[in-house]
Amino acid sequence: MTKFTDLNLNPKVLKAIQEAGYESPTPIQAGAIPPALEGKDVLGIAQTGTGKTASFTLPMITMLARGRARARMPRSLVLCPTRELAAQVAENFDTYTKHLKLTKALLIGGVSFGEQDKLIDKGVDVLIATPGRLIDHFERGKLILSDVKIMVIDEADRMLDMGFIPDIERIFQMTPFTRQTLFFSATMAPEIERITNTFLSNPTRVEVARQATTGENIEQGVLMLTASRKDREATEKRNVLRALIDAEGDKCTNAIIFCNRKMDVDTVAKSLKKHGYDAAPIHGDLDQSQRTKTLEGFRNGDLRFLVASDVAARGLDVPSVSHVYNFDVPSHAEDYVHRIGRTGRAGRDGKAIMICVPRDEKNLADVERLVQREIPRIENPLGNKAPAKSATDDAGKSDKPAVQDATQDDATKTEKPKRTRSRSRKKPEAAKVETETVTADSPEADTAPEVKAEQQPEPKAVKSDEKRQDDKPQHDKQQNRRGGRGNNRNENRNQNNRNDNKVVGLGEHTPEFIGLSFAERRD
DNA sequence: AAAAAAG
Repeated sequence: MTKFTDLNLNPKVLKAIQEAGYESPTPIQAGAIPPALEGKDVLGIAQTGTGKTASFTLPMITMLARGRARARMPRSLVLCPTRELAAQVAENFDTYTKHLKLTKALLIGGVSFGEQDKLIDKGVDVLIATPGRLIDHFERGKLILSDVKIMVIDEADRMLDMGFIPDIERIFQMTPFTRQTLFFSATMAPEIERITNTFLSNPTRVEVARQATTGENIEQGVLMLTASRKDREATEKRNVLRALIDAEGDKCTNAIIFCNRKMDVDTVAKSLKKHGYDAAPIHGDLDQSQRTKTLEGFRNGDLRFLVASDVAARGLDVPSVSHVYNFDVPSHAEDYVHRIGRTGRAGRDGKAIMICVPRDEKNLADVERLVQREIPRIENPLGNKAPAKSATDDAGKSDKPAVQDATQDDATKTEKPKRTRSRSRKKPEAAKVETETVTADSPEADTAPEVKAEQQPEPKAVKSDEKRQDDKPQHDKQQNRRGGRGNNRNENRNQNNRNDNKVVGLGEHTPEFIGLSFAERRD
C-alpha cells in the first residue's frame, strides 16, 4: 500500500497532509502525483469524489515550494468550471500550503475585481480561476501568463458541457507551450480527446473508475407520484417532499434538495421556509455573495436544507450530508450519480430519496440503467390516493384563502406547457478504457487526499504513453451528449449501453458493477 | 428543456 510518505512530496506538504489526518493516497492520487512530480503532463480520467483535487494540488505545491512569483506573473494556473469548485480548490491549497509561504488568488466572477487585482499585482504562485473571469483579467492587461509553469484543467468534460472549450483553448494559447499540463476529465468525449491531443504532450494517462454511484453506504429510494390533477402536480410534489423529510425525522440532520430548474429551486425553498423548514436556495442566478453565504451556512450546520440546482451537484464537498432529495429526476442520468454523491461522503451513511412523476419515468429508466440497479420504490407517506386531502396544511388546500407569496403553493400555479420531446440521448455509462483500469470506489471527499488504507483498491497508475497509439482503434467512440459546443459529431454510439449484469436486489446495498473494472463492465 | 459562466 502506497503511503503519502512514499510519494516524494515536500516534507511540509506531508506534514499538512498528516495533520489533516490522511495517510494513504487514493488511486488517482497515487497514479497522478508521481508523474506530475516528474514534470510530465498528466491526463487524469476521474470523477469527483475520487480525491482528484489533491492529486494536482499536492504535486503543484511541492513543485512551487521553490521559487517565488513575480508581479502579475503567476507561476501556475488552475481552471475550474464553477465558482464554487474554484473556491473549493482554493481551500484545498490553503490546507496543504499551511507550512509554506505560497500565495494564491481566486479569480471568479460575481465578485469585484479590486481584491483580485491587488493580489495579482503582488504576484501569486497559484491562480485558481473560472474561465470567464480569467480572460477578463487577461484582456484588461492585468495578467501575464507567460510565466505559467503548471496549468491544471479540472472537470474538462463539464467545461465542454458549459461551452467553455473555446475559452480553454484560448487560455492554453496564452500560456507558454513549455508549461506542464495536468488535465482532468470524467470522460473522454471526442472533443476532449481532441483538446488533449492538441495541448498535452505525451501525457501519462491515469484512469480510475467512475465514482461509486450507489455506494453501499447510500440507501436509495424513489417515490412514484401521480398527481390528482395535472395542475396540482407541483404542489403535491412539495407536500410529498415535506412528508418525506418528516418521515426521516431526526435521521435527517441536513439535506440537499435538488431541482432541475432554477425556478423550482426558488419555489421549493420558499415553500419549505413557509412551512417552517430551515431552507435556502442556491443556483446560478443568485448573486455570488448569496451563494457563498448560503453554502457556508450549510457547511457549518447553520442551514439544514439546501435547495439546489445542479450548480451544487458536482464536486461540492460538504462532509456530512445525511440526505439528498431529488425533487425531480435529473434529465441527465449522470447527474443522478453526482447528486446523490453529495451524501454518504467519507464512508458515512447517506440516504437518497427521489420523487418521480409520470413525465419523469423515462429519465428514471435512464438513471436505473446507468446505475445498473432498480431503485427501490418507496411508499407515499401521505398515502397513495387523495393526495389533495392529505394531512398537511399546504396552501394548496382550497379552503385556505390565500397564499400571497411567490411560491404559489396552491392550485393557481399551473405547470407551464411541457413538451416531451424525447431526444435519444443514451449515454454510455462507463468511460471507455483502452488500458488497464483501477476502480476507485472510495467515498472520499474530492478535496480530501486520503482514503483509509483498508478501503483502498490497489492503486495502479496506468501509463499509456506508449500504449495509446497501438491500442484498439475504436478510440473516440465516446459520445458527448450535451449540447455544448462543437459536438456535432453524432456518429458512433458507444456500445456500452446494455446492462446484462444488472443487480436488482432491493435490499442489495452494493451493486456489483462497482467492483468491476471498466473493461469488465463492458462485457 | 435546463444549468453553468463574463457582463
